[in-house]
Amino acid sequence: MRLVIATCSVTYSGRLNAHMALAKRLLMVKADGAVLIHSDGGSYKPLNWMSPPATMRVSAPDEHQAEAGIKEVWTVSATKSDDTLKILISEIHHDSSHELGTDPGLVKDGVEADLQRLLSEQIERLGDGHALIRREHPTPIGPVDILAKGPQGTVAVELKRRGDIDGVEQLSRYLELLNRDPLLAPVSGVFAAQQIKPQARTLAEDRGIRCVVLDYEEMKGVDDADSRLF
Amino acid sequence: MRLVIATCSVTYSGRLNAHMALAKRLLMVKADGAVLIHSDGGSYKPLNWMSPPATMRVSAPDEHQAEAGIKEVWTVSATKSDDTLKILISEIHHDSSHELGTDPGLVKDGVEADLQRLLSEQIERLGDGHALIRREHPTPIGPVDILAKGPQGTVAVELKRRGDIDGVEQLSRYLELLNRDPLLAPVSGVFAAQQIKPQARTLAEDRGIRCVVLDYEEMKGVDDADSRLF
DNA sequence: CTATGTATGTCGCCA
DNA sequence: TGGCGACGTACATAG
Repeated sequence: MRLVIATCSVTYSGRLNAHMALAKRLLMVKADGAVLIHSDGGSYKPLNWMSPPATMRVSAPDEHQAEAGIKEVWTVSATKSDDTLKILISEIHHDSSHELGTDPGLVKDGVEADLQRLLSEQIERLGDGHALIRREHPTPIGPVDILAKGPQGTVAVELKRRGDIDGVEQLSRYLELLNRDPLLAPVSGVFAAQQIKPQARTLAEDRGIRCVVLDYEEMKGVDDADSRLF
Repeated sequence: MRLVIATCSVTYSGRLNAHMALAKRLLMVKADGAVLIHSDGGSYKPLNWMSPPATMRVSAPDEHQAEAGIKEVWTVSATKSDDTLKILISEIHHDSSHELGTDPGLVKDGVEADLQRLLSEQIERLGDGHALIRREHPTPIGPVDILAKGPQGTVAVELKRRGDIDGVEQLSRYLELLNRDPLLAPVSGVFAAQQIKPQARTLAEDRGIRCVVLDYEEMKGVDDADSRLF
């Protein structure tokens, strides 16, 4: 990995065009050819970048560029597309390279899996008289998060951390399919999420899908209380 | 901005828990307290990070940590939440700080907003005899990008840079809703994008939605020519 | 400030 | 390889 602090201007041309005026920034060049341009603020997203795999060519400025005080021109090209990043460097303040090796990576402790487990254990949150049939019920177009038996018949549950329209569409597709199965039909839908957006709620209710907002902390609390019994 | 190349292990605790084993990595500390942990591969996303505003506290290792060869412990805490990033440093290979100042920022060109403006001004690209009714026509499930009057009645346009299946789904929902309005009905659909994926085209045409591929550069050229008249 | 839609999204899974 | 869903999504903008 090469780290360069430079005064530079940058132009990106690819899926869109973007330009950055002359300023002092960090240029990070990774082993796989990726280039990241970071300023001293903002979140993890760089101001501009080139995704790997990519190759970088360093060239001298042309006459016009040299007059403008440009010392070096970096042209970064994506291998698989014609995306190009052009970095015009006026001054290099720092330049160092480092051998990092491959990273063992990140181990995550899941969230959605937890929510699904908790709702399975607390299936009565869907309403009185509900019983779990199974989690991850397979269908030809993907697994239904939770299938339950309710007072009025089978219930298919789509579970999200944040419920938006896409989730309602997903559940609608499952419902259409499940209702073709005479052993299951009629199957009604429940859209369960920690937060449901108004538009998603409107669409869901328009299609006869019930919305259930889940309180994760509360469910977690019940779970902890249950655990303490053993 | 401070740049540190260090052999370290990292633990994140917040909306989820995540852990990274001991390895050599780049630690970037920004002026606003943001911390980014990058390896020598991948795209612009760091392996782990803390979003600003945040504060970092450097402390000595406890006895147990010192035995494990840890020299320094960085505890990064988000200001607005209780998210925490804990970095255990075994060895520092490089450490430098740089004053960057505020960045003038990025100017983008060619996003959906630009396309929408250009298509509104060049509405005849939908076909002869089209007239703009309005942009961002509001509906209960969201705004329709462009509403126009065509030779056969009202036309609802969904605009994308890259036309994908979900865009067709979105337009379908709008059409269903708009066609319930007797003042507008019948409303036909046009799916307009710089690039339309084959599956999206198939789905759209199956639903009687017309597909229009837009040449942004060409539209931009016409726009520039128009501008020069004034 | 909240709500909502876009993104050069990126990333991982699975057929 | 391509489609699909999740993401500590981030981010800008409109209400």
